Amino acid sequence: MLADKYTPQQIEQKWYDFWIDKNLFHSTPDHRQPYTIVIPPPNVTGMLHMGHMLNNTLQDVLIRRARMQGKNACWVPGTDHASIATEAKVVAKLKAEGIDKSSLTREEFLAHAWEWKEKHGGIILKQLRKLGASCDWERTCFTMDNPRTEGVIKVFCDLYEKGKIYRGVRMVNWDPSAQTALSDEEVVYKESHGKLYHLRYMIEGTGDYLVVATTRPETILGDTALCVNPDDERYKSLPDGVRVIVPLVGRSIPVIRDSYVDIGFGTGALKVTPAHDVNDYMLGEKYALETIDIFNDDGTVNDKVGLYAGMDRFECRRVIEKDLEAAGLLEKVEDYTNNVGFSERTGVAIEPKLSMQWFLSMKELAEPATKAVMEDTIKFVPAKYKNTYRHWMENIKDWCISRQLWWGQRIPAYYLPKGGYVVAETVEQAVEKARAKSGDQTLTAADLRQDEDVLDTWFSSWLWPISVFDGIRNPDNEEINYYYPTNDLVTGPDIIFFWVARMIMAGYEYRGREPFGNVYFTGIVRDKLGRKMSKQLGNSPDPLDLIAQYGADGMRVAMMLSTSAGNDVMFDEALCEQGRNFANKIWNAYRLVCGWSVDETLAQSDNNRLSTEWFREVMRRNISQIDEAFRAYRISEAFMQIYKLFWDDFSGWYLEMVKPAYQSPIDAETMAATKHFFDELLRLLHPFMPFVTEEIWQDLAPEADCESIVVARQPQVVKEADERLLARFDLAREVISSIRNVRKQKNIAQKDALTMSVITDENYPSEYAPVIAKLGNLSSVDAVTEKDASAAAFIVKTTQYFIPLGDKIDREAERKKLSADLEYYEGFLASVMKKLSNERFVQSAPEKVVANERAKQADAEAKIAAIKEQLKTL
RNA sequence: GGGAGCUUAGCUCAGCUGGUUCAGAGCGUCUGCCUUACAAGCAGAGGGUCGGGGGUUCGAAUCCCUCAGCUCCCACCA
Repeated sequence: MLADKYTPQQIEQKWYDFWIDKNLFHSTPDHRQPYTIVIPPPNVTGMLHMGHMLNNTLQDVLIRRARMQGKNACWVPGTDHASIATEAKVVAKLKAEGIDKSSLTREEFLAHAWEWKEKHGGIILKQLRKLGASCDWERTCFTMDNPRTEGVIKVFCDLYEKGKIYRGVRMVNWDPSAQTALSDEEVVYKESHGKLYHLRYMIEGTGDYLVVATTRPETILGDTALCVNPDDERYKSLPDGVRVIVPLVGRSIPVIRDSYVDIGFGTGALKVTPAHDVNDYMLGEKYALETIDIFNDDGTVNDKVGLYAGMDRFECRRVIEKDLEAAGLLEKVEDYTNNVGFSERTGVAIEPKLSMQWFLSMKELAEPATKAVMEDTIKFVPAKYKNTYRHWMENIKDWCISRQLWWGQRIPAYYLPKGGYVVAETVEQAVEKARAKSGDQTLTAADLRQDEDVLDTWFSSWLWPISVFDGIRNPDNEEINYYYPTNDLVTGPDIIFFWVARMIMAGYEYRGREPFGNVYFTGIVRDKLGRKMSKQLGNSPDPLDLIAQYGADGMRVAMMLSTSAGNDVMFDEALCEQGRNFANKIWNAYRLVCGWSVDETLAQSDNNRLSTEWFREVMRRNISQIDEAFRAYRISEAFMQIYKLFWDDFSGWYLEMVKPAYQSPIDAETMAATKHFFDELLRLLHPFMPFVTEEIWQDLAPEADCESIVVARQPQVVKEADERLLARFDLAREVISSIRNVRKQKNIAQKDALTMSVITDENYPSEYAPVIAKLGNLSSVDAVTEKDASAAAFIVKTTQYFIPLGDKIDREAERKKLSADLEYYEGFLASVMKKLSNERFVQSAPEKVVANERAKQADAEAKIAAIKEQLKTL
């Protein structure tokens, strides 16, 4: 027997422990059909936020439902080492302790980092348990644990052997704070307010000058040319080979002509700094210009030029402005807004910088991956992301995979003492290769120097669906063969390029097929004002607080109520309350049923037989609608279907229909049917609300053939719902509502019994008379042929009903109401007739539609006749 | 600059290839009820000319054009 009051705090932990104790979430390959999800691994040192709640609630709903469909459900959890984010956190922590990263060796730093990881790592996975996530915890992986790391190294070597990985000097996005290169995807562009400086470049040998507009005057230190458009009239008169003097620096540089320059921008003259601008770099390559790198790795000015050495780039900009002005070389300064790239992780402005990096060439990898999505081998939900995906894939650029960090997988390239390098999975193999390459058989590991860089985090996460089943190291093992490809991936569209696209590429490269069948994209969780949730705004509630307050079930319902695939989620705490209320509703419905005493000798009444027959059909109809919603990944719609089924049809109607009178018993057959319905409803609800359903189910079905609802079967439709029966009942339902309306209008309490008479016709649901009598609290229902002038009357479809009220009847009000109805139906009939008298409509509309209109006409005519008759009586 | 999408009730949204009174759902609001499962509840009610304009059609929330507003993605002109 359940407690009187629903308190999620008292039941949730108990059942999670029970599930773990019974090992219900663990999966091993067997004869059943597998259903697999790999979790998007959260940052190992991260904390749970609302986005995780949404994402993981959805995954849990999918996995629990699959498990209850008899599939071998496997949800693999894990965390991501998040190299740049984690390293930044460790650096900050050390700094707070007075330790500078640069004072540590790589080994010392890594020791600190691992210590940090052990301490804070995996908290987030513990938090997921509070949500009820049914992950197979025995399978927990980490992108930097040994099996995963070995896989990453193997893949690197393999791609290198295939010629897809190369090393080279390129213009990369440099993060001067983390002091590492970033991939294009890790740069976010933001509009920022700056200035446009107009600088004077003196023309060599004359007193004349050219004016150049730039947003970054400090980069003049690296200027190696000036560029104008060959079609620009203003500069046509400049002699060929003319040179100008870089302001302050005094260097003489050539003026080149290239159509790249936009005549309309600024003065039409562009300063070219090949070392610090992507486009300038391109010009530098084209015209073989000198490249002068003027910054240190930390964004301070180096001593190449001899000016401003050691000064920070932004400080330098301020100082140089003053110096230019003092030298009379600053024409003017105006306000200017432009887009500046910032590091996604550290937030500092990106410095385009030439450096030696490792790249993965993407074109070939992209081909099968593009095809898979475009041909729906991998289905995107919602499909609109297919376009985004294709556009990116068709314009894909090589992936800069090296990072100048320590926390991550170190690149397995080894440099030989006399130049050159080898790539090998282990040091031993590297020595062998080095000996072969150099011909020097005396080389040992000590002679080789391993590359200092580590790999981009995504270079390990792109293997995730394969590596969690050890499918990289052991490509033919039982697990990978069984679980791969996985079924559904649930993630945000913000990492479609970072992660989703690359997993698809890795899937085809290393398994020859797609890593998952469906990708469900969730939206961003926003507050109810539509603002993105963020720490700065303080508008992000702590999910654990919400769970403590409303229960995990309430929280999960809140997520289901606010989500639809791909759309942003407007989160409102009121939704948690709604979820909690729903759980309470379920709880109390069960308490009601529990309280009934069964009389084995009692025969089932007509009322109860009709009620159970009706609800059986309701279940059938709803189950197939729920199935349909799930198939289309309309998960919140599926939930809403169940929500209404339980609250309205089951609690509001069915239970009221079969509920015995106070302290009276119920017959055994109806009780059994009711419990059966309850059982099925709990199973339908369980994927969404695992805790409250388990609590009740354990009490309801102690003799069930399985030990937990977690592994009970989802109800299935074996027979189509009887739509005719359901339609007939709807008529009865409408009669009951009408009776309630009469009571309300006349202020008659439900407990005062009434009588009713009916002029029966084919739309009178006579079979449901007992139900109508019970819920309407009617002492009698009589079939009559004569109207009752002294009664409150109403019409359902075409049937006239009368409730005698003696002198309580207000004829004038009744007449008014009927007249209004009459007017409406006459208008309606007129519009139908207008259509039907339109020859073109009758000719061109499909037969079915025309027939429908005719049916509407007949209904309306019958209805109007009924109303007119009632009016006559008054 | 290029692309995608959105605009339906006070709020959040559903309405698939035009046709069942198609103008809906949940929440909120209003009214009446503490009726012995549940006031975290029950019974009712009100609420939108489907962003504006035009067109196609027998028929448009749904298809086309146009205007306005919003969002996102990509590129990045110094």
